[in-house]
Formats: sequence, structure tokens, C-alpha cells
Amino acid sequence: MAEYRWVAARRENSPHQPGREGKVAQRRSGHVTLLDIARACGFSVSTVSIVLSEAPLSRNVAASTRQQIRAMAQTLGYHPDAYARSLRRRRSQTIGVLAYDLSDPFCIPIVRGIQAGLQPASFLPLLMDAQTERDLFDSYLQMILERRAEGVIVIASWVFDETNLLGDIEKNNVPIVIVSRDMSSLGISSVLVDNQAGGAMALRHLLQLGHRRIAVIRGPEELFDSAPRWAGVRAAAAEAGIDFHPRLVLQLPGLVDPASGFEGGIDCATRMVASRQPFTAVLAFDDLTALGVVRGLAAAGVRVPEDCSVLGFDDVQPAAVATPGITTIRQPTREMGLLAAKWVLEGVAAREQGGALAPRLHLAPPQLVARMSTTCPPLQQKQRRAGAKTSLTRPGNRDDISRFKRLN
Amino acid sequence: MAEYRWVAARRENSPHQPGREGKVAQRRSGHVTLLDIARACGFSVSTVSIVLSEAPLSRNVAASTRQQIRAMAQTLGYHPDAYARSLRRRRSQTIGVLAYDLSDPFCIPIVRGIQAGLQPASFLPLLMDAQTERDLFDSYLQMILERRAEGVIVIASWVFDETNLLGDIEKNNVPIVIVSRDMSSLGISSVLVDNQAGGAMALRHLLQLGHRRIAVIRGPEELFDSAPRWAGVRAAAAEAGIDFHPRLVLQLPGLVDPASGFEGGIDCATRMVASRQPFTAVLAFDDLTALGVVRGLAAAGVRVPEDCSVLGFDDVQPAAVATPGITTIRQPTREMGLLAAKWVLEGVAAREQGGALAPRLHLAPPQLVARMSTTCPPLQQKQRRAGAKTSLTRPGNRDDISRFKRLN
DNA sequence: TACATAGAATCAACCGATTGCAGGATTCAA
DNA sequence: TTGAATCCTGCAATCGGTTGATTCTATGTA
Repeated sequence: MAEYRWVAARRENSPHQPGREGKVAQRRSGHVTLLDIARACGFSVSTVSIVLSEAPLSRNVAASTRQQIRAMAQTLGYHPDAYARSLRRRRSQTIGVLAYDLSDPFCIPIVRGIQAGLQPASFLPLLMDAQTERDLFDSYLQMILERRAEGVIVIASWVFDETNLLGDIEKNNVPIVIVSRDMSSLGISSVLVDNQAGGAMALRHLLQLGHRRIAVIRGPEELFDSAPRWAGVRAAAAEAGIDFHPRLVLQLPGLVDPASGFEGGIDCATRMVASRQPFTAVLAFDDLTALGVVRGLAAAGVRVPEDCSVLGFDDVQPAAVATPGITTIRQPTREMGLLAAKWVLEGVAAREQGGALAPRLHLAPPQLVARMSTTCPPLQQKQRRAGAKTSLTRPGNRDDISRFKRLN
Repeated sequence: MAEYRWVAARRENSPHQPGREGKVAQRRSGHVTLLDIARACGFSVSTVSIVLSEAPLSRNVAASTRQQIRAMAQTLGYHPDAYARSLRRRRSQTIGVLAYDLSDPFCIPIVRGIQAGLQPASFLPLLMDAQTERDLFDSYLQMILERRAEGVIVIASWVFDETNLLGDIEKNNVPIVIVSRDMSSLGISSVLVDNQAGGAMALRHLLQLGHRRIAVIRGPEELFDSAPRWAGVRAAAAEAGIDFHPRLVLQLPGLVDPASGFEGGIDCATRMVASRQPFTAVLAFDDLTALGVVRGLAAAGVRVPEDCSVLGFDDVQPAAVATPGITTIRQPTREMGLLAAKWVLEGVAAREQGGALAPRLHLAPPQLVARMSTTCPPLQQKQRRAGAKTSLTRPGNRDDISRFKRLN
């Protein structure tokens, strides 16, 4: 209490008063500083600094002094000023994390992974959301540089047109890692899922269930993931000696936002049904597309999975909580975030040593998550039911559903 | 080029070399500073500063000089150091945004609203995700204070135990607004949806459709929203003169994370069906619970909406893309974010004037989003179908679904 | 008694940008 | 030629915290 008043008094008396005529003498910053503590307990700023930042020198400070200073800091509610500290130390302990579209549910686990990876090094993520707006992306990137982030991670979910990432980042010599996009050929370390393996994995799953007439919805042209995923699908098809009916291979149109994959899915499903080409399964580009397909098929009276199986990609939350749950190819998002954090920290360390790391590339292994939206094709279901031996449900990752009497 | 080399040279010759014996002279910070520019084009640091920050004084600087300085800044890739600038100006132009759980899809539109509200004032959100961990929450709050955010917005989605929010924040005199939680009685400005109105709105919708035997899933005890939402439901019930069968009023258990509402929904649906009490609609606490109910009912062979309607709350993405789409009570999240931003900026401005604002409370009006998961109760459906006049689909917000021939 | 050593705390020079004030150059009027 | 007005530009203090060098004691040793 008493101290508080005292500190306030000091401020009134401080020399440099801007003293805009009539105005009340303005509290300098409204924050407690080292000087406040120093004056309040009669030691020098240096000593207080040394104690509170637990510098090695604090071994030389008398225990009683330390005690006293800490107590005073506590009562005054002192928080060191990160700006002043970083300025002096020339370290911000900050990694800029720039998401191209944070509303993509796919981003959050990546961010969590990054957070987890940064924590042990006591680095702080500076998280920004460009909202799919290019201008915003660029200006946030500027800000990240102005805030002297020691490294940058870009999460390039969904569309992401190359911006002048390289420009100032390179000029300022800041290590950078990009997630969900391969820019390793441009000299930027990249972490992303192995789209090709994922595509192949998806098709193989459907083949194993016995599907042969499979419809495919490819991703939009301008989206980076589209090509390799499709390549993986074709490779697996070639391997199994099957091919796709051209009218059952559709492509999502150029997209405005991730949610529009849903609309695209509805539309594709509608067109597939209208094509009158028979199919027993749809391999969708991603989960939202798959959910759109389910909606479109339902509208046409096609039940999932009884009449048609549907498979997605990504494993975002909506896929898990829809009914039926959507079978999907999971991206190890958390691990990808962890790795991105690890790499960027290594980059920081390397720069500290005066060196720089060669750009790296990691293709994370995808993983099949089997849910209820895929099952055997209709014909085989009948056969099996006739045989009455094997059940529709597979062991493993599948939702465990028991049957209840129907009321009403 | 030449300049670059020159700058590097200056750095080698700088006095203060820490000079750890064998080590190569370390580049100071790796960043271009005003001094670099000043030396490179032969003006003083002050002039360069005045020009680049477009201070009023820059009117007095020769146009040619301005030109020259800007060009040099460009070629060297200069970014003003936000730390140094904020330190000197005593303004960080930053608002801390602390989400208790960013993975809650409900958060993102709020964050977007905040961003939009901060932009015009050229304030920057400092976004952090506490991942529902109390310790993280507290330590991020510390960091926000250390970074001298001029204001704080807390997004208290899902569980959120009161932490010592008031403590240091108050001590440091930083304006704060909390979203999605009413703490106005504790002296903190609060923006949240009108839960009571929302609850009433939900029940009225079901009543209008003709439902009378309605099951309700209340939110978990410790969640702030639970009580008012339930109060709204009861009020609307009293108004209409109906009441609920006690075995059809369930409550979600205490929760670990938002997604567990889904599990809770499955469980509740199972228990409701098992109770053998007839019901034609389920009013779920939130969207994820509603999706769990759909799953649970499906497992029991109950179709939504033909046999039973289901209604959620929040309007998060999974509710929109599931099939059937979940009818829900939308929270005007973006507007809430905008308002929170507005208030916090007003708080900042008030503090600037030496004053402080009285805490305020805003209950945002919820909005019904009718989708396919709710319809008339089964009996009336039959009657209508017999009458063959009215269709099942209502005009308005409903998904527009056309029918296609079924194949396979 | 003189000198070296260690302990405790302080001094002062930074970090990079901003800005009030002073100084220098140029022009114009007296 | 001198004084004043007008432009430009530089000096230096400052924000708050850090840290190498330094000062001042108190203690131990020759």
C-alpha cells in the first residue's frame, strides 16, 4: 500500500514531464518497472534485474536481498517488459505462426503440435490468421518480421498462392518452415502429408472391401494436394488392374473457401447419379467433399453405406461426428506441427551459430481411419448376409454400435 | 550489393564485440536498422526515422532526401523493430486474445470478428490458445501482460474455471472483455449470447412443429451456459403449458473437452430409447451433443427426422455439413467478436484519457437456423401425407434438396 | 602491516526507434 | 553586410531491461 503511493509520487516528480499545459501529469506507462522496485526497496536497478531474471550473477546476491526484491516485485505486480527485454537481449523467443486459413479445422491440431514443440524451448508462437486473404497474409508476414520473430511457420491449408515469401524473409535471414505444401524445390523446408501414399491407401481400402466401380472426385486444379493424391489413386488402380469410367471421375471447381468443398461434393454426387453410370463407392478429395457427397446421395435416395460407400481425406472433426462416421485418410497433423516446430528451432539454433540449414522435406505417413461410411458393395452384402457368417462390422477402428428397439 | 557489404563491414568493426575468444565475430542481430540505412545513404538516424515513420516533421525534409531514404530502406529490406518502437512510444498497438480452447469451432468466427473490429484501429490481435489447460491459460495471460498488450479479450468457450483474471490484470490497469461468459457482476465487461432466449427459441420451434413429447439434454452442471439455457426452455414450456417427463430430461456429465459432448449425446440417446418413454424430438444442449444424439438414435434404428427431430445449439460447422443438417440456434459469433473488439478499444481509449469504463454486459440475440433434422412429429407427417397438400419441406433456411433416381 | 581474494552491489553502456531542441545552411529583407 | 525567417538535419535523451566492468567491503594469508 504505502509503497504504491510512494511509487506514484515518484512519478509525479519525475523530470521529463511532457507537461501538456492543462493536463494532469500522465502516468508514464501505467506499468511497474524495475526502477519502481529498486526505489521501493532501496537497491539498484541492476541488482533487481539480476535477481528477477535469475541471471547467473544472482548467486552473488545476498539471499536476504533476493528475498526482499522478490517480495516487492510480487506486491507491486511486476511483469518484465517483453519489449525492453527482447530489445536488449536481441532475442524475442518468438516464432511467427501464420495460418492461411485458421477456420480450416485441419489447422488447429497443427497449431497445437507447433505449440507443443515450441514449449520445451520456451518459445512462444505468435499466431496469426490470414483468412485466405492474400493482402492480409502479406501484411501479417511483415508484422511477424517487425516483431522480430526468430523463425516463421506457415500453414498453407487449402488454396495458397505463392506470395513473395522468399523476399523479405530471406533478406532478414529468418528460418522458415511451411506446412501442408511442398516448397522444398524453392528452398523452403516443407512438412506435409504423403498425398500420393494417402490416395493409394484410400483406393486400396475400397478395393479390399470389394468395390470395383468406384467414382472419384479430384481436388481443384489450383490446389497443390490434388495432383499427387490423384496420382496415388491411379497408381493403386493400375496395380490392381482396374480403371475408372471417365464419367465417374469428376473434379471440384476452383474454390473460394474450404467449406465450398461441401457444395462441390453435393454437386458431384448429383452429377454422378444423373450420369446413370453404376458405382458402389465414392472416393472424395477430402472430408468436406465426402460430407457433401453423402448429402447429395441422400437427396437422391442413395443410402450410405448400404447402397454406396464414401471415403474422405484429412480426418477433420465433422467427419468423425457425422452419422455415418466418414471413413477417411488421416493426416498426422499434430506430428506435422511438432516436426515443423522442431525444424524451425533447429534453424534458429543454426543461425545462432552463424550457419544455415539446407531446406528439408518430410512427407508424413497418412493413416486409414475406418468408420461406418464404407462397407462392402451391396451385392456382396447380400451374399454375406445369406451366408450369415461374417458381420458387416469390422473389428478395429470402427464405431462400436449396438442395436436398440425402435420406439414411436 | 555494395551497401550490403558495407553494412556488414561496419558491424565487424563495431566496438562492443563480446568476442568469445575463438568465435567468429557475431552478426549483431541480423536485422537492418535505421543506423544501417543512415550510414548507407549518408543521413542521420533522426532524419531516416522521421522519413520512414512519416512523422509530421517529414514535411520539412527535402523530397529528394525522402526518396533516397525510402529507396535504401527498400533495397536493404528494412522493417522497423516493433520492440524498439513500442518501447519508445509506450504503445504496443496490441490486444491480447486468449481463447480457452481454440479447437472449439465456435471460437474461430469470434476471433475473426475480433480481427475485423481491431483492424480499422490498426491494432493487432495477439492470439493464444490455452488448450483448456488452466496453467497454460494463466501463463499465457502473464505473457500477454509482459508483451504490454493494451487490452485483453478472453474467449471462454466451454468450461472455464475462474482464474485469477482480476489479479494482475487489474493491477496493471488493462481493459478486459470476456466473450461467452457473464462476469459482469465481477466487474468485467461481458459479451455472450442470450442463452435464455435461445433455449426458449429452441423449444418454441419444436412446439410449432407440433411436438409435445420432447426430450431435453441439459448442459453439464459446471458449464455456465447450462442453467440459463435450461431456464429458457422451461419458461417456454410453462408458457405453452407443457411439461417434460422426468426420465426424458437428462444432463451431460462433467466434461473434459468440447468433443465429449458428442459422446454424451450418444449416451443420452441410448438411455432415452432404453427408458421406453415415447418422444418425438430431442432438444440437445449444443450441436455436438445433437450430433451424438443422431448417432445414438441411428444405432437404435431411429431415423432423424422421420422418427424423431433433433435440435442443437451454436451452429458450428459439423452441424451444417452433417446429413441431415442439424437445426440449431445460431450464436452471432462474428458480431460478438466485433463488439468485444469495440469495447476493448473503447477501454483503451478511456484509459488513455486517464479514466476507466464501467463494466458492461451484452446478451446477443440468437437466431434459429432451420435445417433438415427437425420436422413435424411422425403422426402429423402421416396426416399431412394423406392430405397430400403440404410438403415436408418448409420454405426459408432449409436445405434445398431435390430428388434423384436411385441407382445400384 | 600489506596484499590478494572473494562477495555484494552498482555503474554505465548498450539494444533500436522516437522526438524536443539546437544548430547549420540558405534566402530574403533592411 | 547583417539580422531574421525558413528549411533541413543532427544531437542526445529517452523507453525498460541486461550485462561486462567496476567499486567497495570484509575476510584470509604472508
